Amino acid sequence: MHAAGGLPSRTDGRKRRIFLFVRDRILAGSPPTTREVQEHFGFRAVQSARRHLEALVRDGLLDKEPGTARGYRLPAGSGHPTVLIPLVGRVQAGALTTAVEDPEGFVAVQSSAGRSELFALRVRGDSMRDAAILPGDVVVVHRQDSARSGDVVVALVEDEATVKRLKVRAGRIELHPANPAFDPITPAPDEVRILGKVVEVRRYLEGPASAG
Amino acid sequence: MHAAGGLPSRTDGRKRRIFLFVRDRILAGSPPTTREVQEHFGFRAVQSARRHLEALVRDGLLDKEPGTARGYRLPAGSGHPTVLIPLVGRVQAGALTTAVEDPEGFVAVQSSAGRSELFALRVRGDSMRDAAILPGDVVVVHRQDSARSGDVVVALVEDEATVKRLKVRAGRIELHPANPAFDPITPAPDEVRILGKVVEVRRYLEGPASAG
DNA sequence: GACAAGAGAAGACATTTGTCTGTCAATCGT
DNA sequence: ACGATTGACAGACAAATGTCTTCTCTTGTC
Repeated sequence: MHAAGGLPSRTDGRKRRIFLFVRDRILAGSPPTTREVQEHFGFRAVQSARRHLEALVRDGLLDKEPGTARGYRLPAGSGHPTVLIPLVGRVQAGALTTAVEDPEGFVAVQSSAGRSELFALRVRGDSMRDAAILPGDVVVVHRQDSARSGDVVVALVEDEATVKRLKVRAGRIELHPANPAFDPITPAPDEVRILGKVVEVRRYLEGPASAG
Repeated sequence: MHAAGGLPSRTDGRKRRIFLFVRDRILAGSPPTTREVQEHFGFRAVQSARRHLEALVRDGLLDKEPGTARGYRLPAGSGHPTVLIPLVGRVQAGALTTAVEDPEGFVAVQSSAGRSELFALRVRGDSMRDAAILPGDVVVVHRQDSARSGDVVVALVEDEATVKRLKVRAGRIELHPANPAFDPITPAPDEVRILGKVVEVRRYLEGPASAG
């Protein structure tokens, strides 16, 4: 089964290599044309490349928009839905939507959530140090205006976004740091807004690779 | 439409909206054609859309490959080159190359390094806890057989891969954990092999998002 | 050997898409 | 008023690209 793992394991190497080539080109920004596949693999006829591509579509490893140039896609369900989401350096009240128009850069994440539901934020301060979230880390956030107790969330308090662990106690929101040097925050209900839930933490030890 | 009163000029924000449209389409998987831009914004001539797109390229907001279909790109620096690298669950002596052929899954990373230079490894044990690397985390590794003192590396010791901080002292390799419960390892030179340097750390707080 | 299936090749055609030239209307500064 | 500039429109051309038909060759099966 060529399912989640995504790779044709039983087939000969060429089909697999073609798939990897197309996949990389899609991720690199633009799917290849039939002739680009042809030339890359040294086929002397377009149709030879086409045959392989059609076979990959038949196997469900690729999707295709017929008739359109560079119409090959990675299938939505099978494999690795990879999306690029905006990395914002700072989030302020109401400014989230506009901030996204001028992101620091883009971060590639694999998620079943849609692209519009996700954004990435660079962490400031070490209030979450003991949760292994350090300053400069990038958190991937799923937009939602509520979360469960225990979730790590991004919340907007006094016009500034902050990453904390959420605790809901007696209907009140508490934002707990993971660092004894900081105290929990218990803002008034109308002074706090949950922007989303942290679903991933990343640290770039070298080469920003995404910091504009 | 000489606008009555204080209406913004009809072109106000249009260029920006066109840019956002193109950017979203690129992020969604395929850059738009000139005619797709034309239709989306209701231009009645292709050239009208084209003018705007050329202006965006002139402004440096977009890059373009002339002559190729769907040739618009996000300029370098937007963190674009995205590659999928194999995620291996366990690395053993000599088995690295073969393990990569049948990985647990793939991880999308943005890096200037080629796909063949990178692999991802799931961390076992909490010997690097104080460096904010926890069990279950995924580290992205750049293959190299040497590293500098202070780098976090993946090393092969006694047929098992381990993540540690490298110290080179008196020509000897020392592997330092970041957890007082563990002791540094100072293997004989022929009993250790550096597999690569950790360039990125990831933690998935929810959802697999990495197995597929 | 006959046959089918599969990969490759050659060439052609159709559509999509990028690009160009010329014209017009509105705006702006002088 | 005048020219320069910009945005838009119309129509066409050319290159890129998807698609099709037909042929050869090999391999495996009966």
